[in-house]
Amino acid sequence: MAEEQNPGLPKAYEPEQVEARHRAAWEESGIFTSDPQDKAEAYSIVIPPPNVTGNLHMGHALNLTLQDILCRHQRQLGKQVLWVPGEDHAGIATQNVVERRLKQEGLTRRDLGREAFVERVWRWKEEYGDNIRRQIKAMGASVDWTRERFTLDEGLSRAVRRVFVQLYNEGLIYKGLYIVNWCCRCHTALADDEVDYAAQKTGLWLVRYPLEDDSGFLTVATTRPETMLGDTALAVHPEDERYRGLIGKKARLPLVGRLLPIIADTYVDRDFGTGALKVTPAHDHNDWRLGHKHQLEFVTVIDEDGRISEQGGVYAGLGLEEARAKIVADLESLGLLAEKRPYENSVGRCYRCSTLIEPRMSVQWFVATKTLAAKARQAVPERMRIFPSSWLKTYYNWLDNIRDWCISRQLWWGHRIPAWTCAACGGIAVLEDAPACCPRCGSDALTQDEDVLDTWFSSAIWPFSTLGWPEKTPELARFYPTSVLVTGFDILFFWVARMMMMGLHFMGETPFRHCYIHALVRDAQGKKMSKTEGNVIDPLEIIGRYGTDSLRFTLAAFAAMGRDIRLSEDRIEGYRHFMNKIWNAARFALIHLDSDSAPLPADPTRDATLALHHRWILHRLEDVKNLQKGALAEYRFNDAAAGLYKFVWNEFCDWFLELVKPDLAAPATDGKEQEKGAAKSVLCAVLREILILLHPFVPFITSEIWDSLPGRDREKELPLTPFPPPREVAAFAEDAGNMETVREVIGATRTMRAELNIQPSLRLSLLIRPADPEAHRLLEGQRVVIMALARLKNLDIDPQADVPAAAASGVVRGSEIIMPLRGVVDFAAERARLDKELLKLEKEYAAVAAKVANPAYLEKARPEVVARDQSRKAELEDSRNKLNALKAKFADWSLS
RNA sequence: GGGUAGUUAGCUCAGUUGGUAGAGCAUCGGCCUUACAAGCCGGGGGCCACAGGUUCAAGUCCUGUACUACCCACCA
Repeated sequence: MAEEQNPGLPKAYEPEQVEARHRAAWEESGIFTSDPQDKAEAYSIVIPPPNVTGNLHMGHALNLTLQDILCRHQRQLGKQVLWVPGEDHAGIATQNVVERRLKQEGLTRRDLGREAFVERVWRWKEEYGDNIRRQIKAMGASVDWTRERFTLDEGLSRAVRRVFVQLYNEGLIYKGLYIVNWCCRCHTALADDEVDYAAQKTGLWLVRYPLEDDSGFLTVATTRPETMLGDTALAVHPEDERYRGLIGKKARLPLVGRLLPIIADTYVDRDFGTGALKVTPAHDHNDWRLGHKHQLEFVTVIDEDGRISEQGGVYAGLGLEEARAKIVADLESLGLLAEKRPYENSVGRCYRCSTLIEPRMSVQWFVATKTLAAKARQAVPERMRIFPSSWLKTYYNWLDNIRDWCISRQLWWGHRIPAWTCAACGGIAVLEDAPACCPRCGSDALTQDEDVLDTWFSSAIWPFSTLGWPEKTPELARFYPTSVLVTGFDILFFWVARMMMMGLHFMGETPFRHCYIHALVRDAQGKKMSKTEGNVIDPLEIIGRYGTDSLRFTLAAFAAMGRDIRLSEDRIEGYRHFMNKIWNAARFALIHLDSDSAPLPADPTRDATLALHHRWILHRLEDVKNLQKGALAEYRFNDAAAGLYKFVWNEFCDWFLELVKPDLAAPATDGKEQEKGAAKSVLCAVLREILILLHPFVPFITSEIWDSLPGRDREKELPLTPFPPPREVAAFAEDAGNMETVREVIGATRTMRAELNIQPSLRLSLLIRPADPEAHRLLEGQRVVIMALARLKNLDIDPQADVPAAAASGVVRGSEIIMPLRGVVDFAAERARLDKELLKLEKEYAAVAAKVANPAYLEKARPEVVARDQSRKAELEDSRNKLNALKAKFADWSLS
């Protein structure tokens, strides 16, 4: 009968077509296009731009889901929301992809030349850049595509040049010599994070350096004997007794003959090797620092191809391995090699070609970070709050120890540094636009710097450049600072701290009010997902199998602050079941909802036709609404998700839908008419609000159901429907408690049946001896409900009724539940059940009784706690006594 | 070496001012009860890592220990 009225929703939720349909609808309607002229409070997020070469991974999926939940929720709260999408040009990664393709054609980027190569990368970007865009759409992200940006687009490139020039003019960008991680194959400096370190068995050589006065040797330990050609000092610890006399003296560098000062520095570890070390400032990061500190010479002995340079005398031109072998052999023949020990240390390799990294000095561009970092530090937490706050320390720590930022990269794909050198006068011109001639001498012999900027340079200005800076756009005025940045902790340093520095410097305000740092998505074993591990769970594959909403809800439910997410497919499957549950609950509701049912009055407490279970669900609904608002305001996504899950499944579906069935099934006659109408009104109102609450988490399925609601209840598309206003239901609090009692009574009978193996299809009689007149009234009023849900044929509620001996029994809040089972009851089973029940009661009673008997407790505990425990004790005592009496009666009978 | 987090049911994880431990999956028993078997009903399963301390009361606060994970630095 009901099936015939089915409005046509299929029996199981099928995400595929549903998602496609709503994605298309959202795109066409432009409902996520933001309006800067709108007067409503602004809420804005700029997307952490994914790499154009990238493929959506679980990290993105989580990142996008959380941002989308926030944006959709804020839209419901009436804010004018702007979510800016975009992509990052990702210098090295992208250049690499294209270089690999060239290689297949037997070409290198040098064969093409700079211009043609960059052109080629652009072509590639146009062709494949849409990939990531499609994937962002697949996640259901409600971004404003009309404001999409790319870090290398014209506007952002202009912003980058403006920033560079201004910082240069302010003296905050400078050009200088620096020791960098140099890849001898790629011929570029690599950032620290672009170097992969791995342990490798090298060796530790102990080399004797003859003292200048021929009074002996100073023996040092080194893992890299070949760099000794560039030594310019030896160092010992200032408090090392063994070497105290040598400090300030000189030693001769074997094979080269240069005199080296012996310096003292606490950096030296007395316990390592011989406690003395050689200092090669041009080829080691630490020695570089020592070199500056002690004003040593810098001698470069390794060239950019990784060979010994001219400075290396007879070793010039040798590869590093050959050089090492020859130098070791020469030392040995001179008797200057004291020892060679086996040793393992970590060596750096280029993250893309695995070539050994050579620390080398080269000319690079830098941002002086000291003053910028101080401001970025000071703005937190007053002007920018970090969630969870446990990251505060890390943030401070990094800014306190910051070094100048090397921003030049020897690549071709990226923002070319806007600096021109004049061949005629040697001057450097740093300008936003290419000058026609040298501003100093007028010569036209200008050449632009070959380097491009670190990708993070453009990322650092992303929050304001995307809003139109340096133009004074309405977007910039309206949406900066942005409301929140949502990102993973892995780029707290590279990105968040740098955005803070740039935002404060150029806009005078932090780039965002909040920074929410979410977890890393790991595999079920807790390992980081990586292609080489082969443990990657592909979001698109998951979406194909379980639907986007299932994935989104899973991620949100897992997103507890400060904890990594171990994603397992079981879990996603579990939440797919939830989607199906929502779907079917809606199907059920829609069968019964029609446009002629009356809407729920604005103040339901004035509606006398509402039954207990109606008032109960409305009361609970308000709880959930409050929970959701509170949780999302504090980025407790998992709390909001768990609250919704429990409410929808365990209360709305498991209880409320079952409770309204009798209402709805009632024939449309006289007295019953009203109840049926009330049930429909409540059902519709609750379903409608559930859809709104769920929508930020699971936008597709909720939109689909929404479109099937009676028209009156959906004046707007779901994404634009406001968060339901609060309903005044404080008066229903008592009803909610009473409903609990009814649920417990029903639960007790179900347990009895199940444990005594009574067929569910068997309709039973039940006797209830209520605890007091109040309970009597309550249960009598819920007669229909109890009979339906406990599957009864008779229900006798009578405090004076005799207890039949052949019965199963239990006690709920003082009311005795008796199930007469003549001829059906299993003595042993019932006796065991009663004993188990009594044991439980006894245990709890003992605990509470002991507590309440403690004078210290009575004196010091909060009065409401004491009162609660005392009434609990009384209740347990009462239950225990009644159950004992019932058991005695049962035992009498069964023995006879 | 410095720092951060974690240790709760077989597994993966919640647990917001301290007040008698929760979910999903798995498991066991019973059900096609007309929205849903991707379901319904019921059950079992936890010295909340260990040792101290504060408190009337500790999964929750403090100290220490062990193990695990991650971050930063370093590895001559």
